[in-house]
Amino acid sequence: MTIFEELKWRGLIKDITSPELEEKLNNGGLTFYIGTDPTGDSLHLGHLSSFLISKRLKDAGHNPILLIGGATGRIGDPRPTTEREMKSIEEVEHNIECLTNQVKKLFGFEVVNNYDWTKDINTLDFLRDYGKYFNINYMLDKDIIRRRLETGITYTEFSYMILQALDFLHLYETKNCVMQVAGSDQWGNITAGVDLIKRKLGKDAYAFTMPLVTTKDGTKFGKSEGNALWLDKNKTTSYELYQYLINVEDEMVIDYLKIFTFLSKEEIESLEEENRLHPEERRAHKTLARCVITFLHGEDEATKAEMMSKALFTEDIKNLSSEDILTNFKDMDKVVINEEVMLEDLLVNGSICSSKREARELIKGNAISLNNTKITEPTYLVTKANAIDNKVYLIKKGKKKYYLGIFE
RNA sequence: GGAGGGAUAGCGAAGUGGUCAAACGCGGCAGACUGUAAAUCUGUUCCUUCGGGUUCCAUGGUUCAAAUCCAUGUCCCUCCA
Repeated sequence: MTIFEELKWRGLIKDITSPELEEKLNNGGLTFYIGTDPTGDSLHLGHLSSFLISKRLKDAGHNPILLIGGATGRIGDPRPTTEREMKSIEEVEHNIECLTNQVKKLFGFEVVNNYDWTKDINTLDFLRDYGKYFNINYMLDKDIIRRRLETGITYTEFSYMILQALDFLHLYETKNCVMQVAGSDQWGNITAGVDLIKRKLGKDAYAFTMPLVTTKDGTKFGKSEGNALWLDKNKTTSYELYQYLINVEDEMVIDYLKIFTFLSKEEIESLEEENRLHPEERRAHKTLARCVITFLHGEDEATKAEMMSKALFTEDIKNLSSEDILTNFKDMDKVVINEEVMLEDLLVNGSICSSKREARELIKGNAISLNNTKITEPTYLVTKANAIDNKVYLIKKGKKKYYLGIFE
């Protein structure tokens, strides 16, 4: 299988700028870039797929550059719905530093910051050297801009695509970077860059996008309870990541294996077969979770997450000692208990529930258990004597969420 | 610059003086069923010391009573110039 065929098979190619790209990709030796704006202090699962593509391309003999948008992050890439809130300069700078370290560590790519070549362009130069290449009609025709015309868009965000085009041009000129890879939502910005290079230099540049990774109902993949799953294990523990991945819909798990792992076609097809015959075994899910966590945080973390999950969901917690719990589950959300409290208060104090009303509702609705025993009385007294080794409570909310209550 | 329309819970959207803590749909959470999956069904979705308290863009006002009426402001949309 050629690299192009492989990417295609994995479902990683949505649009390409020109058909010649296939041959160029298969020949190797291209310098290409992938960009991200410093909107957070860590990448999240939503970023991972396009970074893994870059890794795949690197392994196929291409040369990746990661661009961090120190400049574009100060402006804000237009979203389809509303204007972004501008980030403070301090926050942008902090995020750049974090992301740079993270990417170097995880992927080993060369990292550049577009602030470096953008900061000294003054307004007049910008308008003369770049603005003149952008017809307003062309810009208005971009899908993302068109979608914003109803709700409004500021000049600042409207200009974003020019900055991104300028990046591509700059990297083309200084690093012979001839290709850009990104998620499909970047198509407009990317083609703006390709067109700028064509008009200004008369040269051809290339790009392809990958489809947005979604869940079965079409929402963005990689969010749990509305929060992103971060690639920084201090922000999202391996256990949380494991739980997210092991709970992925059956219908999607094979797609995700293709996108998020380096397993071969044969290996994935065999998992697909297994998943079809014995879905309850969830071999595919377990493999997905193990591969992703191993790639991000190493094998030890993956094993730890597996063990925690196994202990909580398939074994009897009562057999565990407080030491077992404290060492194995140390990544779990903790609630410190100072003195005997009523269960409803404990849930509120520990931010397990947002209000007492909610706490009562859950307790009465059979949703709360302490050390695997359902408690249905909101005023149940949580005592030291009933804790495991007089120390620890394993608090379970719903079917999947666990918290550690620790007596101090 | 002119003329109209609009802003309601996470989102969409009803409500146009009291019966409104605010219909309905989506989303969220929980229960049942299961395989920690999906689908389905059920309950729930501002806070509470369960007396009540605080909500319908903001600030003032009218009224016994305001999401609902009036004034001003802010933001958005449509049309005209």
